[in-house]
Amino acid sequence: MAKKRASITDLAHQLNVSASTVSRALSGHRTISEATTRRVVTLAKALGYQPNNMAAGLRRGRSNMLGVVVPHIDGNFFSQVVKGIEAAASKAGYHVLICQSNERVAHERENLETLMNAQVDGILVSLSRTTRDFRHFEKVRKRDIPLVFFDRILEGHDVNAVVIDDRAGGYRATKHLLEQGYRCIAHFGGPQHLNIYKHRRQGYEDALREHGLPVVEELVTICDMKMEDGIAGMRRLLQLPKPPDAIFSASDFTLVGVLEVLKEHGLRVPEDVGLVGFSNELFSRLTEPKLTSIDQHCELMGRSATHLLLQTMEEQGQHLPPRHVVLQPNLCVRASSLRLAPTATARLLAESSR
Amino acid sequence: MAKKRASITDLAHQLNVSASTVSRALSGHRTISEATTRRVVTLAKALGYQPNNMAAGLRRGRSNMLGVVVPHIDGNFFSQVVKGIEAAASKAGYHVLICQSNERVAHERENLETLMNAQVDGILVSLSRTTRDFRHFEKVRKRDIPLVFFDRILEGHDVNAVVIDDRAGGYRATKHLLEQGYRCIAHFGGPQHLNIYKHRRQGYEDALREHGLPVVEELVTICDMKMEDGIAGMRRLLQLPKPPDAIFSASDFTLVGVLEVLKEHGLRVPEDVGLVGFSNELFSRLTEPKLTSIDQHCELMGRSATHLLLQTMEEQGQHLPPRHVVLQPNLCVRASSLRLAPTATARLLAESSR
DNA sequence: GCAATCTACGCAAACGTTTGCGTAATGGAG
DNA sequence: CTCCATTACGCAAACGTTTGCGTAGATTGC
Repeated sequence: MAKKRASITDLAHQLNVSASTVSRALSGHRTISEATTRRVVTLAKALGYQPNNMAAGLRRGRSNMLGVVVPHIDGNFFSQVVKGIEAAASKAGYHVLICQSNERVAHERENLETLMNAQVDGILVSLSRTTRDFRHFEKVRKRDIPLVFFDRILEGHDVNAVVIDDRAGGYRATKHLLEQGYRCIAHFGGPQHLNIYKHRRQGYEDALREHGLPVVEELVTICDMKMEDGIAGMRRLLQLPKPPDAIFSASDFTLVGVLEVLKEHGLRVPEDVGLVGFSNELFSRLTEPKLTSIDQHCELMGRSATHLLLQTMEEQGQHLPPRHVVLQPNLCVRASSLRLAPTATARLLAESSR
Repeated sequence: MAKKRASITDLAHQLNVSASTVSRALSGHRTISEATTRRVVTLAKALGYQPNNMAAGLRRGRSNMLGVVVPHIDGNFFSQVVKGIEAAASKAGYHVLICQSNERVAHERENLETLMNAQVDGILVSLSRTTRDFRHFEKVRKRDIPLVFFDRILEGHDVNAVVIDDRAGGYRATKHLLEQGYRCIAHFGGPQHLNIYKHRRQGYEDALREHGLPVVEELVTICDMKMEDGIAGMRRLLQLPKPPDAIFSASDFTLVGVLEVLKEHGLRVPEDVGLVGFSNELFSRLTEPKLTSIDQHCELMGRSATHLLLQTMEEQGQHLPPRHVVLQPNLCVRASSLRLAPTATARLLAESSR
């Protein structure tokens, strides 16, 4: 039955050395002679020795595991970020425990309990959409477990975080629409207590003001960024005395609903209405027409967040002030926002659609 | 800084009992008097005691962690399955370590190493598309680590597995097209060494034969199930002397490419060509028209696989013969395959699109 | 009143590593 | 030859929990 796994003491016995010597040899300690090290390493390989992580963890007081809490892993963004996290973590010798909050703060709280229970050495979090306060993070802080946020953070809290420059994203998206000749641009945004939605809106407003255009309240829809919200919101917009000729949405999902309503009403995209979304979801290349969107370098964000976390873990106890890492987003131009001359259109498409 | 976490011996000291008593009290042993148990539990709660998993794991020889290897977590299917796995595992007191193979057998091998290194108590695997043999699973078997496969398995190997009845899925999809009056039905399938693609194709052929229709070689395209494969494949099909009037694809992704080519050629869906896919991806509701697809009860599959794994773990050493759990898929009818009378169409849509 | 049975708890070993400290053996300096 | 530094390794404790076995004291049966 169950083959007994070779332990460090097994190796020690077979080589007539002590367990400590084997341990040190395996971790490349220089006080062990080259000859012994070689003997140890070759025998370890021969026996297929694998270190017992739990024993090591127990002794050293850490688990070599990182915890991740994300709203969900379906969709392009978070699964890509997770991929980046895993890559960076594994390179540093860490395993990753992933939890989904399903956009619910109650789940998020449970996830944190789970991770602390699993004795992770550090935690990465992207907040759920319904998280409005920090109470459940106090416990984490009290236990001095290093904590890094990414993408979604709460405004006005001093925390370590990796975010993208959402303001710049909103700005570029809106400016692109303006450059394409659209003048009455509506906005779909998410809960404004989350940094990402607030900043995307700010970018939108900044671009409008820069072009001498007013920010019209009725053109801004705050919602949950679902496809259904896009439907309802677009219906409302079409009933305005002067409906918008373009939409900048803080999520691609909303645009799918918007697109449906526009088709219902016989409005053409991009001729009658231009569309720009956010997140560059996979399906944004599948709609008709393809959606222009803001790309967020998801994998890079995962890697950056992990590096920041590892760094924070090293500086444990020094209690340095929290740091922010800010990444720049990319505008990914596709058909839904292009109504310039065909040649220019083709060129732009060729450049950025890949 | 770092608050010392209360240990079992801390509790023992404060209560003037032994560590063993505390341990037993916390795990609800009945040989401990009710009074002592109460005292222990209340103090534990007061001090915020959390058991040290690594110590317990070390002593008991297990980690309370399950490992999962999936091809990827983007896309609807696997992220849903993972959700089911996490739910079932957490209910049983296990944590879950997730690894992505990115459809590459080399990654898969590394993932297994990682998981064994992390000392998981059991492993759940869905094979990568490029996995053609079992060599890298031998190590897992030698270590007697319980192993359960789900969805994608290798044909002709006796393993524990949870799969769906892909033959039935392919059969129902094809039959549905036949019932809608389509008569020349093409098929897009994946690598035939994987059970899922082989069986889906078998179902397709069975349905054709049952209706007295021949299986035409040129109408079957074996590919990697990407959108691009759909494009290339559909182009080829349209050049046939008698192009198909319907497609059953073993993946929704391919259909997106197919749809694009059809539109290019001015062919209407479902009037000229009917489409049925597989997996019921999220985006299948976003295309124009919406895609009919086979739903696989992803979450249920995750839960079933976890239960089977836990069961296998309990029966360790008994070496019972491997078991298969087979789930029934659902046909999810949408516009892409409906060319019956409008009333019937509406009814069908209302029934299954939800 | 005494053996037998329970009840409720303690003792101590064990899980596999890591690590501070101690120490033989060697080498070189003086 | 003595002294000290260096090299290369061993000893033993510690991490926090679990668990087989042992045993006081209480209870029961006769």
